[in-house]
Amino acid sequence: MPESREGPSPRGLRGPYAKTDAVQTRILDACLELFAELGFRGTTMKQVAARAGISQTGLAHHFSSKTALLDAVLRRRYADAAAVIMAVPRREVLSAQARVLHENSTQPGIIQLHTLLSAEASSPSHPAHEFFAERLDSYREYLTGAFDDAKAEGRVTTDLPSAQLANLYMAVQDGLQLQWIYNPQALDIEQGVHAFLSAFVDVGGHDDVP
Amino acid sequence: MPESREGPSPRGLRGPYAKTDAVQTRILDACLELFAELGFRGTTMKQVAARAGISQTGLAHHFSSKTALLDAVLRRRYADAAAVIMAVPRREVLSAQARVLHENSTQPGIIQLHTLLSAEASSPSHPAHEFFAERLDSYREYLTGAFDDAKAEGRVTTDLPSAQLANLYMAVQDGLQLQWIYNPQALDIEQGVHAFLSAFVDVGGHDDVP
DNA sequence: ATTATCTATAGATCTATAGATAATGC
DNA sequence: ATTATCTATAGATCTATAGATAATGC
Repeated sequence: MPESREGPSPRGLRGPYAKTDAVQTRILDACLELFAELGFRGTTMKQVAARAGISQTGLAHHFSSKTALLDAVLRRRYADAAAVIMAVPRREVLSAQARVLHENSTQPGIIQLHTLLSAEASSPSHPAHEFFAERLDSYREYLTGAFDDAKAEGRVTTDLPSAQLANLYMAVQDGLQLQWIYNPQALDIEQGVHAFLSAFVDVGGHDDVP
Repeated sequence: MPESREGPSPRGLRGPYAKTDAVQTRILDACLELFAELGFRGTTMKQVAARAGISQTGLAHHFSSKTALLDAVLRRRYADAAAVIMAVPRREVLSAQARVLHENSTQPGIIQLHTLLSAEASSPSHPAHEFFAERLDSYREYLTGAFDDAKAEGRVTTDLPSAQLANLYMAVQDGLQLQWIYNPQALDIEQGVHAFLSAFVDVGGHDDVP
């Protein structure tokens, strides 16, 4: 199984060559672009191979199926995203979301990939369905905890339960991203998310005034 | 062009038979289900024909291409949706949205269709891109006007501009629908939309207390 | 010797069309 | 006579595999 390379040889095998990493990165970059534009179901292995500048069998050597590609793209993308979130101090997590989304909007395809795949994978027959279902659940749980923290500090200015605030906050993020794809000039994701949050939570002014 | 039948003969032609309407409805129902689950790009004419209980050439007789099917599905679906909205008194438009979404959630596939197609069509190469782009713009304009009205009546309890309120409101609607597809038990769309709106606008209690 | 990559090809699926048969309506 | 529908089929595309060649690393 070439697509799961965990360091070198388990039993005297040689392991991937030095170039392998670069080739697979090139493949996954191409794949991300295509998934972001055409979705998983709308993308073919032939297109991925062509955009990565490799033959179809060359592609199959590294990723034996389209599902293997999807797994790799999701793992790489959301591992990065989770690392960014975890690096933020707990108290600033809620307000940091807006900045993270803004950073995503500067990298081509990231927002499109998330928006299209999360919609496509809402069908239970989609290979990434479980991935996104679990991600939604854990994200809801995480945000609910963050709103609970803010309530404990007396920073929440509404009676809505934390779980509902979490759902609305996730909805605003996903919904604004969709609108932004259609018309990046019509709205500012970072500002919109911040405006929503400010209506319910006192987030302070720690990034404008020193 | 059989798929655009505007009444009878323009020049002595006979026009569609009595059964035609029922057959085309059956086809569009099957098509809606498939688009809702697999998206436009993930659906094939063969699948549509099979689910509608007709041969592929029988399908081609009524709808000459997949794009013609998409146009017909969108026209039928969103003509209904627009009619429902227009029937609501102007003052109650904002609060009526929640109820409309709830009604949609009782018809299988409607929410899935909207969520998946609007995400898929965010790519400019998608045949429904213009449709959804224009729908988003006109919906934003419409809601902005409704929020302006509410402001004029002194019912708005925030300083946010109406256009931003409109964007957030649309985002909440689309975002909650996505979450609802993944887990209908985890949230109540109607309640969530109402909770959001109540935080910014005094919508009164005209449907609970007589 | 192993990994990486290619060309060639087979089988399945999708799209599109030709041509024939059945049903409907004037 | 027109509309509706079918079977049959051709061409294109996608997936998957076999087998050969080239590059890399011990």
